[in-house]
Amino acid sequence: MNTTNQNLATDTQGLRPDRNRSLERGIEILRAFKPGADLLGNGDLAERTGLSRATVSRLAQTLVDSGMLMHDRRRRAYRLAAPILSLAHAMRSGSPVLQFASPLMRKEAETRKINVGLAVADRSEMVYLESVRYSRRVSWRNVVAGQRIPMELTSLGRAWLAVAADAERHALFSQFRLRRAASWTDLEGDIDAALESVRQHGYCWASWQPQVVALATPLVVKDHPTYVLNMSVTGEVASLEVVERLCGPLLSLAQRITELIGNL
Amino acid sequence: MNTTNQNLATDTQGLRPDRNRSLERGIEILRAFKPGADLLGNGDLAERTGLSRATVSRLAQTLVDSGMLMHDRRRRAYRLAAPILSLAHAMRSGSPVLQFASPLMRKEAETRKINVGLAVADRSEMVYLESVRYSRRVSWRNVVAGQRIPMELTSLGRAWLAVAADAERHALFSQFRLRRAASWTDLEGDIDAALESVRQHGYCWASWQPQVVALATPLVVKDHPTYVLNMSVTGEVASLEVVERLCGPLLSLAQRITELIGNL
DNA sequence: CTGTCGATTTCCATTAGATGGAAATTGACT
DNA sequence: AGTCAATTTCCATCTAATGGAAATCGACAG
Repeated sequence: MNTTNQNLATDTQGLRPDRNRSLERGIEILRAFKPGADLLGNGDLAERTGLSRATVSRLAQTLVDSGMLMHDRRRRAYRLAAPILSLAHAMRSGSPVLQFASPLMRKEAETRKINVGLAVADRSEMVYLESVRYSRRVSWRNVVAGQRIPMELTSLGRAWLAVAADAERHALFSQFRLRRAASWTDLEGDIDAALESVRQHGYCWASWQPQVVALATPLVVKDHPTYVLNMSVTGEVASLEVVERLCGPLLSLAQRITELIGNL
Repeated sequence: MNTTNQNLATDTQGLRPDRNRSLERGIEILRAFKPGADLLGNGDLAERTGLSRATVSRLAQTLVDSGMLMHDRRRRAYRLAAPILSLAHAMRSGSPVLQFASPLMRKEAETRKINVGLAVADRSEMVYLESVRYSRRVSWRNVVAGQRIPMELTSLGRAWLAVAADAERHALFSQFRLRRAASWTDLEGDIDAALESVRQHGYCWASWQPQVVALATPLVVKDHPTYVLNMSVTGEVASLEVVERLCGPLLSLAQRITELIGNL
């Protein structure tokens, strides 16, 4: 009859066809929880997600009913609940990449007495899918799978940036520029050098945490997300020496895993 | 002015105040993924969740945009994505119970050369928060945290049922009766015996998996969910002997953890 | 035991946007 | 190229999500 609002979303901005706003917001609430922010009240959540307090109250309620959050009544705040672990368990046990990469990584870690990690990008951070730590100690207290590390400071992140789509890389750079305003000039130089290194030699290295030297290389396979493989050592050693020693093995393991991903 | 529909939800059934339906449904989609069902298309999801295909398509889309799912275009299906692992990581590193119970469990497992586990209930299954396997082998391939096991068949589940609210226990029994129609008569006897054992002695035992004997005891603390602690051994050993040997240590460790939970 | 204060939850009118059936599209297989 | 199953998009309908304001709750002080 009338000029039906053909696409309500379009006029706001070039917004994607239909996504579900409530679900999106609910997920953002879950994402607000991270190490160091494990106990969040409605107020905190509203602040962190930018949602109204009323909305947060209802969505959080729903997440509790669905089992994803638990409410700590004494502290008037929420925590992530156990079923989250089930999802992670399902994710890991169903990931073919993890299934075959894990043993290869473990073997390499043991042979060379190094740490070997595999990660993917999520927003402006990298997420470890697996990280095999070589260590005499019962270091598996740090269950690193799922750990998030900054993209702009690490070899892992920079290796990913090097092969990211231009648009995405530029968008991320804008974020970094804001976050690291103070040190941006130096940082940008470091990042550019790393990207160049990836393009020329296939890998880059960085020493983000003190005493740790890490190399990383991106794994690009058509129709798959870009994975990043890294190797690192902890200790006194000289960076260049480590890089010399590990770049060969890194690229070679990367090659093998890339092929395996290729055959799905 | 008019008789405003004071509570639209109420007339459908005694439905909870406001929960968000879209979010609820989105979470159900995530929950449809489990070991053995790791690659699900819109069709599978629609079937498993009871949602219309159009709705599933949109919600799944949203979950992809939010990073919780990835789309495998070649197989026209979804998988759980890496950020799920981040949530799990945040959950574990933020759980005070896990933080102090883990070392105690580990110590006990090593001292007595047994497996020690801690779980909570989720719907009609138990979810391991942690399970310390005593084993010479690198058995940590089976990352058991997050693993789900049936409630009605296991010592863990029965220990939980023994202290559950009557209404909840009855509701679950109805489900079991349907699922296990064939073997229900025998099963109900076993369960009742286990519940009685928990009430009398504080623990119960079962041998759900062949060659494994497990004991479990519930940890009830006011204002906290009920946790369940278990100990188990694998091998040839006679059940009763194992039970004799482990019931003391089990109850004593349970006691210690209960106190720690009590002081939050 | 009662009063104050900050935070959370509920209420309510508004209307955005979620929904399901049907049509269109996609892509795999013959 | 042609068929078929599955997925995505379209569209009118109208459910149910939203934010502001008021009510409620809980902790702490007097």
